[in-house]
Amino acid sequence: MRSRSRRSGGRPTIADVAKLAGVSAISVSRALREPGRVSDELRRQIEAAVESLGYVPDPNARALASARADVIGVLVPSLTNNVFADVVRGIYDGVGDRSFQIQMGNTHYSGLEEERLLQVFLGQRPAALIVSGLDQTPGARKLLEGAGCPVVQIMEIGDDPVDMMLGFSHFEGGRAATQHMIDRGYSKVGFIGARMDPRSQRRLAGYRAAVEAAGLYDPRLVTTTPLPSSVSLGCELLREAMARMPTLDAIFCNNDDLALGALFECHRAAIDVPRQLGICGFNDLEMMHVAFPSITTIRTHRYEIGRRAVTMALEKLSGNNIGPAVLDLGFELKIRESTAGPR
Amino acid sequence: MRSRSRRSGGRPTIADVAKLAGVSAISVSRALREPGRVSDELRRQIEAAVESLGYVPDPNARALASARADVIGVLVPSLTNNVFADVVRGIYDGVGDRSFQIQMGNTHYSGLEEERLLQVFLGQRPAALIVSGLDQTPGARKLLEGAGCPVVQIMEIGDDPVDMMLGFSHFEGGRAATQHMIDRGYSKVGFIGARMDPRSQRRLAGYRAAVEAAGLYDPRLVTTTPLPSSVSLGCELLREAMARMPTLDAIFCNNDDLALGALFECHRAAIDVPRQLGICGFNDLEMMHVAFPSITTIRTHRYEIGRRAVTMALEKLSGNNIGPAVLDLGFELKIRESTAGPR
DNA sequence: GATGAAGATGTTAGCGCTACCAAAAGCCCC
DNA sequence: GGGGCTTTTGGTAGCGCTAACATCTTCATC
Repeated sequence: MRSRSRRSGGRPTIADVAKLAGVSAISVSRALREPGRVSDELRRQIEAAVESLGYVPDPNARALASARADVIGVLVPSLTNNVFADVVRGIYDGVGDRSFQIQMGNTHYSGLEEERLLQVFLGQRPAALIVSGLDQTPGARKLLEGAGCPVVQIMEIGDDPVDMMLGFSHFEGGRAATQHMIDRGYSKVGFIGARMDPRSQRRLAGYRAAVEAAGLYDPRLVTTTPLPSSVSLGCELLREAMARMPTLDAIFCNNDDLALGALFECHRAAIDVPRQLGICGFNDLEMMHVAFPSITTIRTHRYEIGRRAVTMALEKLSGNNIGPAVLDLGFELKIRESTAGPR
Repeated sequence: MRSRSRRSGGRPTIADVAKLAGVSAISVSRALREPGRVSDELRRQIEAAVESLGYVPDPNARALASARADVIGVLVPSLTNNVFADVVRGIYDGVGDRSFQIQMGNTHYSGLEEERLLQVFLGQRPAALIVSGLDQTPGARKLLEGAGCPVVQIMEIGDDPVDMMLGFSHFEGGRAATQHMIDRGYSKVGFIGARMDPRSQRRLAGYRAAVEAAGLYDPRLVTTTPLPSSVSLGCELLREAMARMPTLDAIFCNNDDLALGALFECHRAAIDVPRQLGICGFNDLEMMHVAFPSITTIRTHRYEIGRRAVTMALEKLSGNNIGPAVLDLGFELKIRESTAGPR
């Protein structure tokens, strides 16, 4: 055998570092993982050796030996959706410069796909799992319960967390948005929604609760489609909603993409927003406050959800088990020009 | 020792499968990785055993033993940017159901951060690397050249690929957009740009080439900022550009976010688009064709770039080294209402 | 100064898998 | 029926690291 192993391509190993520093391999391992547990003297020697060899630990060998990978598995239903883009950014920032890797999986809004990905992820014994929503299949739920690592369900809150939950009430968000428009004097408040996933369904339920409480409910007010959401779909759905109910005077859009599409459609059809039609979105994407007119929406704390999901998981991992299992980050109704009230 | 190992948490290993199927471990390994190399008989037995035990191979052990992880490292400058969201989606789809994992890194437009992440990624001996742009630091370039795996530089093209390149010419894109507006009769064509990364610089260079060729260049036409791009920044930059050069009659926006902001600003300031001001964006985000007026832009094939980057890398990995090292996917000028011409 | 607790460092034995080589089995041809 | 070929299967020895335990040192306490 050559001085370097047959396969590693000449990269230095922990044994090389140990030899150079004149210590044992396990001391190098310890000095790198738990610097506080070795003497200053030893640590300095080892750091110098690491530096001079350009040693980088092999995460695979580490994971194999310790039966625990420094990987955080994340399952989101969509990578396209702006909403999840913010969550993902928060997750990356939450990790910061800790040496965890993010293992992202796209479930495409499918429970079965989620279950399959979970199986794959668990194969690596991740340090933590972050999953979206609370409507896992029974199989997925069982996998999560037996995962043996912190699990954070994000974006929603409910009574029955697998482990931890971090999000807000979509029902209340939908209700608050709708109630606001009713309070402003709109009386035919419609709903448009695309890709009616469970969270969208709950927003719709919140809408309906508000409209019914005001005695304004009419099934013709609701227009939905299973198609994925987009701005252009917002245009189409608004046309459809108006055709179905020409007296519509306000619309709660299931998300901001649809709201923006609705706004463009109004411009195109010369419908005065907010006099002829009030528009309210959901999520508060950055563009909403500069649109013309600016669009009322429910601000959700997506970045914060991502960031804190990681923090919570890592905290639990390190044993500081503080804080509640279910954390409601709430939402804010951002009132803007698009719901100033009917004529 | 118990029947199961001390640390694996009771999960079945390849040895368990081998015992159940009455074959050797190496045969199980082969049956799973290269089904064609074992007999049908053997494969069937092994598949049955895998199924009945619910065996999932340990990717870490596999990576350690084979000195090659089934990981594709991807470095993008931003996770927020819609542009990269599409690329990332393409990458995930390009992988499809092959058992590769995506290891994403966010360089935050920093060469040093890119170099650091590269170091970390190489620690895993990835199967392939996908990096953005062609302006790596010398250190990063050296790392890429010694990576020992396929490397794809995406989003841009140039003469000097590390290995493979896949993208389009930002210079030509900028020039085509600008030339189009000049051809339409606009004579004071400005430029607004945010976060002037190398690709933005090249679009600006393309803009400038077109404007200079037409004898229309004036330094007051160009407004840029190092701030990250956003829709609201588009509003501000347009205000600034108009203040600096009130006779401006068209604007090439470095990307679609800025273009949308510029459009909103025009609505707010009652500037007629396209009569008083022509607007052209870059990228063709989904909303551009439904905006009011619809916005002319340069369509770039971002999803396709992501998808094919993976395909190219995996093809090279499997030895079918076909196709050129540098592939230009081009762009399309999508002419819409916002550049119909001055009054 | 004996005692033992706490801290620092080392030795050993794998983690679960695959590269490498060897051996056995089947096949073709004369 | 034997030599050379390919195809199929298995044994062995690690990959680079860390858990568990062992050993050695230090130092407070009586």
